[in-house]
Amino acid sequence: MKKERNTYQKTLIKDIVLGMCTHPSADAVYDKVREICPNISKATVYRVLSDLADKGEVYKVRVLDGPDRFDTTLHRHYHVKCTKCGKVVDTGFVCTEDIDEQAARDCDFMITGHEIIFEGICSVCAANNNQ
Amino acid sequence: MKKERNTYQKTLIKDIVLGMCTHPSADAVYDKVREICPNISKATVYRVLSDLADKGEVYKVRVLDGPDRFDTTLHRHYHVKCTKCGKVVDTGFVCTEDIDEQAARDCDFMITGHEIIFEGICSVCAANNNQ
DNA sequence: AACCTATTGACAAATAATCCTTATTAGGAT
DNA sequence: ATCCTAATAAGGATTATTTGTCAATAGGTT
Repeated sequence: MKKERNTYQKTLIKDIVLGMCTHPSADAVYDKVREICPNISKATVYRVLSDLADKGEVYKVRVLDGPDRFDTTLHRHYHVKCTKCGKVVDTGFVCTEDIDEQAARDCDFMITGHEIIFEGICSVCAANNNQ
Repeated sequence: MKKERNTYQKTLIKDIVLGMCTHPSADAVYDKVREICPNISKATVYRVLSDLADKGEVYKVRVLDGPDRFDTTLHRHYHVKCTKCGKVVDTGFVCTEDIDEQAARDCDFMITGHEIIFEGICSVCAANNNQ
């Protein structure tokens, strides 16, 4: 039986990702972590983030284009991604219908879930649309 | 003035992708094309598929994990992906509500669209679930 | 303090997609 | 039919993201 260890790196990565509210990518977390622990390995950051997601302490947000993001809001919600700058933010959209059940009709799958990703232009990019 | 040329490679790739009904990835199309034209470049396949998608002759299906797929069904519809084998098939799900409008509330984005990807287990993988 | 082994760091490799350079070629003009 | 040239293709290199390998390190238990 494996006994998990509390390492300096794990604690550091966890503290940092929970302190970021920008839906950072693993690479963004890596950059931030390196400010404190410069010789940490990128693989460690990916591994620890993945473990945190498996344990449900952070939520891995998969977006259509670009790297996965990490979210510290754990309740079910959906995201918009700016197609210009790549910024990801939460939406207030709540899915009222049981769309999984609807999708399962006429379809030879046992549907286990879904992801909805909205796309748009954020206000910053909309203001700079002349560039 | 740009004049598009009808090359052997373009015609071949287009014919092959339109003849596949399995939502192939660019790489799967590449493999199939190479059976006929063995020394075609992967870059050519990616470029031609991308051009076809831009022209609206095929539809690029972005899935959450793994490579983009290409679909020859052009009307708006959604997909399920098998989380075991990666197979992508169409669903009959129709989005009746204006979810873009709902998501735009309380959110500083101009929302331009969305993607919904269902996930599940296909019947083949369900039958082999002992492995 | 010694020991066991989970975890790390360093780097290689897998994956997906695109870019660059050079040679070739389609299609219009002569 | 031949020529011209911008468009295109081949082939390899490159980028970006993520995962795998393995010797070295360090948590935590005894």
